[in-house]
Amino acid sequence: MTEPAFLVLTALADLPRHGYGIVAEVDRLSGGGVRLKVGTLYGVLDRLAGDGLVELDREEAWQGRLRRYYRLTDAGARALEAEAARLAANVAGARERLRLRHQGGTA
Amino acid sequence: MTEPAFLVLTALADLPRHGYGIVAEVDRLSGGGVRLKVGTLYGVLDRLAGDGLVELDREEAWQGRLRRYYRLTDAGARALEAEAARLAANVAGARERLRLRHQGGTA
DNA sequence: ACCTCATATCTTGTTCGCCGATATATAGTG
DNA sequence: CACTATATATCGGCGAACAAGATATGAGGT
Repeated sequence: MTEPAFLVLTALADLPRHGYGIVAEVDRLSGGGVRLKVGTLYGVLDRLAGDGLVELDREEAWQGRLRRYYRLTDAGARALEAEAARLAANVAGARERLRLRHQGGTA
Repeated sequence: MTEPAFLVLTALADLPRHGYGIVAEVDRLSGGGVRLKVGTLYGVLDRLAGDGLVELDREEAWQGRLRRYYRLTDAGARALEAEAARLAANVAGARERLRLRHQGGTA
């Protein structure tokens, strides 16, 4: 799973959001570090929908503009958990080795 | 930073290794889940060397074959730590939101 | 009234990095 | 002597991210 896909799933984990809302949410939860581009978003969204990890929740008309809300599926939640576990293992591995470096490397 | 780059830095964190050794190490520390391809490795290695995150440690002749050992630089260690912190934040964010979903989503 | 801006979805072209395959070289094994 | 394993390196294809722009509408300023 790519990082943008991971962040989109995360943004949808608590409640359904529409495209612009997802972008804003990713911006927020990364502390402004990751600016998801709209060109990236819709490609990711299509792929995730194709894999059944997200699905269309509802469409709302709000001030004349259509808002298309997406929702995380149960499969999406499971995929997000699995990916989180994988990343956590990578992080733990890296930190473990960095500790070994400080012991043996600079000695 | 891409995931292969992260894994290469991790594999080099404790001690210098040569190309094949890096592949084998990534294989090991991912539990066999990630098979780093040689075609990927050298591209990643060149990029990391260009960024000053790894450097050539030494060249050894071993049973007639040349072994080129790479070493993590201090900048590389710092970059690996920073990336680990970033990933850890992503993981924490995802898990936090998944918890919120279990509270409000399926209720 | 009109023009611009913010919101919002979607498309298109370019770039970048991963992957699979291939090339080269040597030592050990059948 | 051919085949396999170790080892480094390159090339073409492909998929994904990115930047930018097209489209549409309501709000706000002049």
